[in-house]
Amino acid sequence: MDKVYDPHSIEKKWYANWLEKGYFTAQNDTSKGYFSMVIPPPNVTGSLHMGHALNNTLQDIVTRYFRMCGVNSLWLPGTDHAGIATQNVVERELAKEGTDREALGREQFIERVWQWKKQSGGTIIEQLKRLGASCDWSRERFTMDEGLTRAVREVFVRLYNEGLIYRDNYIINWCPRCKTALSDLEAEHEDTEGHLYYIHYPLASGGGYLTVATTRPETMLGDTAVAVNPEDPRYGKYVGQNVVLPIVNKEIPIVGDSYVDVKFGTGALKVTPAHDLNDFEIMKRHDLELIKVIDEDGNMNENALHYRGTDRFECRKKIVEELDEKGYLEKVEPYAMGVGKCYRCKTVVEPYLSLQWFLRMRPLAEPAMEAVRQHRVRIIPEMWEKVYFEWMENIRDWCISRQIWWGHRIPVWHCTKCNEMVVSVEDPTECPKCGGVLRQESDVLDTWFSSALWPFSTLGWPDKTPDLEQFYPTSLLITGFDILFFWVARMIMMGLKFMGDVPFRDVYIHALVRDADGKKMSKSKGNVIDPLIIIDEYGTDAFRFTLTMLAAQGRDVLLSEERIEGCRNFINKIWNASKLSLLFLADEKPAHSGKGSAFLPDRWIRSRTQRVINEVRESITSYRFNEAANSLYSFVWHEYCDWYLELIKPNLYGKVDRFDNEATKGALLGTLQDILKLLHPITPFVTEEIYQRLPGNDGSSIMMSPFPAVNEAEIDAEGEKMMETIMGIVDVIRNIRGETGIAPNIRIEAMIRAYGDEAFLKDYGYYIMELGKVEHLSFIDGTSPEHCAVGVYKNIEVFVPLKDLIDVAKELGRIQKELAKIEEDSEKIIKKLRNEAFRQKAPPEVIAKNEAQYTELAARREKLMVGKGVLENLSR
RNA sequence: GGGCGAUUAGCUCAGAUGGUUAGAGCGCUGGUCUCACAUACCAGAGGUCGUUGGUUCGAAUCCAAUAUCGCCCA
Repeated sequence: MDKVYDPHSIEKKWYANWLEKGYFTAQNDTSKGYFSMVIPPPNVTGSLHMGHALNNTLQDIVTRYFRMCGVNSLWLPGTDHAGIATQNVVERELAKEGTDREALGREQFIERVWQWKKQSGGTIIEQLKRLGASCDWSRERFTMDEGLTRAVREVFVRLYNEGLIYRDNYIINWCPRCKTALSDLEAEHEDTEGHLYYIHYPLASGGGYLTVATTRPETMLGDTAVAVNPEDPRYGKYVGQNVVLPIVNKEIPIVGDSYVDVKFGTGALKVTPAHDLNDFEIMKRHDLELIKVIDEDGNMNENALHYRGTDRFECRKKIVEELDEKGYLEKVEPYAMGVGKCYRCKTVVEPYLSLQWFLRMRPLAEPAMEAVRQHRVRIIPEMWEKVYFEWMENIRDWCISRQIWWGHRIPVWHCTKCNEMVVSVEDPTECPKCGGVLRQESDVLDTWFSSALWPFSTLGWPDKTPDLEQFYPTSLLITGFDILFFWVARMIMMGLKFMGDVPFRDVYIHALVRDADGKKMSKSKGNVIDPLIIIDEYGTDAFRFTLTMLAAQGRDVLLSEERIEGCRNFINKIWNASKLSLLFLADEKPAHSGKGSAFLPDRWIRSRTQRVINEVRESITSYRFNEAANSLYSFVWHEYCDWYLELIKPNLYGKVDRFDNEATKGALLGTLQDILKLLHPITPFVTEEIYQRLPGNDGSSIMMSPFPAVNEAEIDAEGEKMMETIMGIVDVIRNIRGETGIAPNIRIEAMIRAYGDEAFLKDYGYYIMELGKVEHLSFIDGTSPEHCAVGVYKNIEVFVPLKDLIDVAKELGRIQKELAKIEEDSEKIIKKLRNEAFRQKAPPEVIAKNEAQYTELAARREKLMVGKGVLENLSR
């Protein structure tokens, strides 16, 4: 084995092997129970970023865990067609070729996108494989698959027939660059420094004016009223009169509407029904006129007089100038406002009146909230439940139509002759009413519409497939909080609606990956760390381990190369510890299983292993991934390597032959095997490589081996306690050595006064000598030896003769420091014990514990004081 | 404007249902190339757990207020 673990060839080799053996494929076997999970489908246009890496690492850990537990496990992968994003990518390609989609035409353009998908759409899938993802690739799906398309149509038609989908003229968020409607969620609000413009609208009756305040003066060209609150003493009297709209020179009415906030601006609101949602509502209440002044490109239209063709923001500037020149502008104030931007291209969205398709959400949201309330869907961490309810309670109808080409075309046809509308799963051939030619709706559906069906459409719905039968509801969904509303909530609604059951039992929400300074990674900030570069540099296992270790619930993952380096070192530690273990095992399977070995370190490590098995199982099943990683890290490094391997060296190198080496080898192999298996879900590659080298392995894979289960018979509290005593004594010796500056290569002398524990300590004296670098070890009782440094573990004293090795002053300093610490600690405890109320009300076991602690501290203090006294006499 | 979360060692964070003498990694200091590993080993320094009140025999942990930061929704 190499001196340093080299991940690259190993990763490639094992992933190919696993694929070839079909280990990732779930069985259609209902006898073993099941675990199932669908991947949050990445965009086909995407490439792997840190968010994906974290998300899929966690999913892979859970999948590998359940698979090893013998559960029939399905992790279903796939990609999302990502309407707007994908269309943008292909359009950019066309632009390079000097053409555009209009020139190609719809059919050809779609063809072109498919072509692109075929060539470049697999990138992210390949990257997931490099991450080690054990997805069932035989079941990979794409949201534009034939099957999924059928599911989309089926859902649309059923919702339409139930009256939940409707078509209406309404103010929606319009992206003038993408030239499509967006849902409320897709318009991201961003605080922007804007201005509040105060404009005079002269009263038609002459003599005075009303001042309106607006952030968007360019829309005044489309004003059809001014609204005031009828309760407002300043303006109530004007209701029913008219004002003259500046520039346009048209009379518009003053209406009274309680929506108007008396305290905002001047209390008089200009009403532009075609370009503001609230104004639109006011229009409906007062039966006002409606005038559009901005077109779909974000330019002023033919109703905008001399501003026709001007960009909306350019127009804002110019119109303010004109108002100013003509004396209508009262003042301009700086004003912070939330501006909606397109989540795809960051263009400022325009509230825009247009004919769109909507899905009524209230009836779907109610059962979806109930499901979470009853914990038929558990959201973890629980905090996210609140966020979920908050949104669901205020849910609004969902605008589902998009004016783009790439996506699921709405299954609605209009007769060109009689205007009949046909809504159908299958393409109709002619108008059922008049036999006329039909033309399909040109809009496509919001990409999230098909994503909402993902947990059942991928399993074959609307057909009753064996997969659907067996794997729905899925067991778990792991995703980021950023798509809780976009995706998770909608899946719950659709799952309940069409499957009559929740889409998943648990949702684990993880946080965002940020850079080392806690900043969101973004291309524009230039702080993006590319996961593939990290994998190249440090290996997949190191990377996965880092993410897992940092993935504490409800907390962002702050990733730094330093951190990854630390985990790379850990992987290397595993590698080297295994190398040594394998060296000891010498290619032979031990004749003894190691169970019940008489050698104390064996008893100890087996017992400790059981506890770690328990911790790891608990942590993974409760989604506390960082805890699993942490207990493994410290167990492997600080118990298995630092102590156990060191302790068995004398035996297996042949320096001691009092113990049954076969039993020790058995314990060694058993523990190594357990460690590898426990680690495998997190670090699949290095563990497989080593597992394959274990003596007796006939080529079976670790990923199909049974996950360790706690063996109660190996839990050995007494053995652990005895080992702790040995380790405690070694620590004391090392502390004396380290603090008083004894060189590591110098062997010292030590005496132990053990008060009844001599028997087993004598048995293991050799090991204390090895680890403490002790030349002569003796056990004493009676009076304390002179000329000694002294240390105490519990009630056991350790004496190290000073000779000329140790500076008395240094040793005194060391004791003094320890005494101070004891003093501080016992003070706290004695305060408790002296408290009458504590003695009366605290549980007896707590009191007993405190008393025991105090006794121990007092004994240590006493012993150190004696040692100190002896030294002080000496130095006098 | 409404809601949610965070505040623990120089840095990044652990600390389920209150009982610890508050932990880890990195960094730092001192010492070691010791036959698995210098991507290592040994030892050490470093925290009145944001602030102020309260509940309790007992609070980093529960409650209230406050400050700072972050996120979501309008």
